[in-house]
Formats: sequence, structure tokens, C-alpha cells
Amino acid sequence: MASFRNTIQKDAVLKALHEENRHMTAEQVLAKVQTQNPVISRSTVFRILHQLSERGDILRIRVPDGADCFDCTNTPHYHVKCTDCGEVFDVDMPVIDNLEDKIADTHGFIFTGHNIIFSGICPSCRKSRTA
Amino acid sequence: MASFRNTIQKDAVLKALHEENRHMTAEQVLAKVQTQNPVISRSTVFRILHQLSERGDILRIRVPDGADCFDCTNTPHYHVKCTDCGEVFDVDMPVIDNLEDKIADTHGFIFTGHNIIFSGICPSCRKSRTA
DNA sequence: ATTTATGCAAATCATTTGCACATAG
DNA sequence: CTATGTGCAAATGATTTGCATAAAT
Repeated sequence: MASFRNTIQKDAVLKALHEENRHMTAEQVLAKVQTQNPVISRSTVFRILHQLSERGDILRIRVPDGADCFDCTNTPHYHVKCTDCGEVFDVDMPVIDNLEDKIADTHGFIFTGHNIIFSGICPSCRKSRTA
Repeated sequence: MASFRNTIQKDAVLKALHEENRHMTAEQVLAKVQTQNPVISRSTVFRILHQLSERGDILRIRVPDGADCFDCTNTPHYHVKCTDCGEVFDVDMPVIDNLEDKIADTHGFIFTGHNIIFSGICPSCRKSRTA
């Protein structure tokens, strides 16, 4: 069976995610990691983020029309994307249980989950608009 | 001001969308259009789909981890993505009004809308699994 | 020793864009 | 005539992958 090995790169990625404690793109993780350890490659960061999210250790947030984000938490929650700057933020709202039950006709589909992405204007973009 | 012109290509794209009457990827639109008019380029299809969705004539559905879909309807609705084959289907469920009001702490965010993507197993993938 | 990981560069996939030419208004 | 549209090929951006080497178990 495939087992996982501990490497400096994996530690660095996890450390970066925990220090920020919010979702980061792979690019942001790479940048942060490289400030400490300059010799770590982009593909390795992508591979590690992929592996960790497959394992369920971190959350991969598929951002429509933008780079995916990774969150060191593993409890599901919803997100907002600012339509101005494209940043993604957490939403303070409990996950809706059994949302799937509201579907009238399932056509034989088996629903396993759902994801909500809100859109809006983030506080800082709002300020720079009125300014 | 910029105004729009009618071209054979635009007619062809709209015709393709209306004939299928369900969401298609740009690639699918291109394929269908090329059966009638072989000399229409990929970029033109993309440009037209972009233009039409900007105008609000059609719906652009951002599919996480997959090609965007376009729907000739302009009334919003939710979608399911089959985790097996990746196909996207409409969901028979009314759009939730005021979902944004359920957000506890908005941190100064202005919410303008939301989108829900369900995940599940489509009927045909389910069949081929048990087979 | 054997298997998993890494770094690099090249590949992929969906989509956009620059540019010269065509065409609708 | 003049602005908008088209076709092509090349560019983009995010992510993945093949391959030889390195490191963890």
C-alpha cells in the first residue's frame, strides 16, 4: 500500500497554511514557503496540496474562474468571492443539512453533497469605490 | 458606443444552444456548429459565448474543475456535477431567496448573490457501477 | 534496498488575445 | 466608410506529468 513520508517540503507547506490560518492559493503557499526555504519547487507544492486534500487533512476550495484555495481546516464551510478583487473569504453561516432533500425531481440522481459560493463586494473594495 | 452586429456565426451559436436546449460546453457548441458550417473557429465561438453571457442573453455556468457550460436560458437555477463522469445537469429546485440573510456576521461585506453546485452520481454512471 | 518524493521542464486544458483581413451597419 | 467581427496562431494561467535523481523508511 502507498504510505506517506515526512519531508521538509511537507512540513513547510503545512506550516505556511497554519501560520496564515486562512485559505491560500497554491501560489501564495509557494511564495510563503520560499521565504524560508528558497529551494522548493512549484510542482512539489501542488503535489503536496493535492495529497493533503485527498487525505482530508486540508480543504481544497474550487474557485470558479480563479485559482483554487486551500484551507488548513477540514470542516466544510461556505465562501464568498469578491466580484471586484477576486479574493475569497469564509462565510459565517452554518452548513445547511439535507439541502438535497429540497430537490423535487432527482431523475435517479444520487446526491452526495453541495457547495455554495456567494458573490459580493468585500469591505476594502467597497471603500475604494466610494473613495 | 459599442453596438453588436449580426453574423452567421452568432446565429449558428444561438441556434446550436436552442436546439440542444440544455447547457453545453464551448467545445460542444463548436462541434455542433461545425457540422453545419465547418468554417467557424474555436475562438469565435468563445468570443460569442462570452459576449452573449455578458449581455445576459445566455447563462455562463462556471464549473469547478471543468469546462464552463452555457445555457440558452437566462433564468438562474442550480446544477449538479456527476463526480464520476463530470457531466453537469440542471437541478429541479427553486432558487433560494434571501439566502444571504442567513449569514451571521458579514464583516462589512455586501452580498449580491449565490450559486449552489451539488455533487452526486448521475443515473447512467450509477447503472454502469452496479453492472 | 526499495519505495515514495523532488525538481525541472515540458505537457495539458480551457480560454483569451494580437493581428491582419473581412464584413455588417 | 468605419467600427465591429473573424480566423489563425500564439499567449495565458492554473495545474499536472514524465523522467532522472534524491531522500525517507
